[in-house]
Amino acid sequence: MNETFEKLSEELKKKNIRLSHQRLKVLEYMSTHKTHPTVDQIYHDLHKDIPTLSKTTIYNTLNTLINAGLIKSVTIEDTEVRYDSVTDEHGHFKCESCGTIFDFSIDFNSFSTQDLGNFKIKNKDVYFKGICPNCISEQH
Amino acid sequence: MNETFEKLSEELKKKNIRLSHQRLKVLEYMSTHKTHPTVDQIYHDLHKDIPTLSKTTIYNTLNTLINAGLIKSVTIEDTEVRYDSVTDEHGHFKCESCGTIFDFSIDFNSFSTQDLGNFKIKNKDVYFKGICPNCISEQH
DNA sequence: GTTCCTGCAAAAGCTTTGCAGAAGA
DNA sequence: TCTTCTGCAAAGCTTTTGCAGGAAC
Repeated sequence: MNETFEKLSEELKKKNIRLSHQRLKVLEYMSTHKTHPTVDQIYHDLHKDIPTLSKTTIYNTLNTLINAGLIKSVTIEDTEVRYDSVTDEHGHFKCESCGTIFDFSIDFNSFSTQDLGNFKIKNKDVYFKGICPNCISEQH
Repeated sequence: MNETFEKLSEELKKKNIRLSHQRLKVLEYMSTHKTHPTVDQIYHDLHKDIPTLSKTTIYNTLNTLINAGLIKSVTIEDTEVRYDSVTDEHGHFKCESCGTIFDFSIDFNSFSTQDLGNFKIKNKDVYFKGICPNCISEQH
């Protein structure tokens, strides 16, 4: 239980989404694990606490939360979808060595996007890939 | 047949990849359709010319071209993979209304990314979503 | 008591794999 | 001739759907 979790629970109540045990656990997981987990990772971890939990419920819950605007899906690699709590604008960096995804702050207004003068931009995503400092130092 | 297509054919020869009829057609398609097509779109269009063409061959060919570094895969929406000829660095804008993907030039050096000082960055992708000028004017 | 949610099983959709015949070099 | 490619069929995965029982309100 933390501030973010309670904030998210409040949001669910506002939107008339029922606070089931499973949903609260997924929400708690998302608010305490800022690791951009995959469905598999969420399932693996929560299954220990709730043996009857099914992946279907996780898919349902994540889609519900996406529709409610509480989380976002993130696709950097083509083969895996990850999920992210909605926070401030940030970029994603995926380490090709250990697979970890790091957030970094980014000033979206610093882009030079003169080509898009007549476009209505609703969403900006920045994805970087490379090697993180931990893996760089391990290679020495 | 255009300059880009011939350049790409040359690249294949250099890498000892055989110039089969199907591969040349896929290459030609990629070099003349800068629309970031999906596998389905490529299949649909080329099937008219080559009725025996299979999706397996398109998958094989695209993977061969990716390994050769001649094209890239692009994932903006979670549910569809698209393919892009390798060109200069550019951002991708997807129109939520008509689905078209537009390229726009972007100065990757203009990012303020002070958080990533110790990261080795190999790859930068920028994905925007919104409404394109054509669809904006149709809404009036 | 009603409504909505869970979770099993099955379906659906996309991509990869195995392999025999065909085509390229 | 020898190697590699094509394309069918089947397998493999992830995600969605249908639905009966159960939980939330």
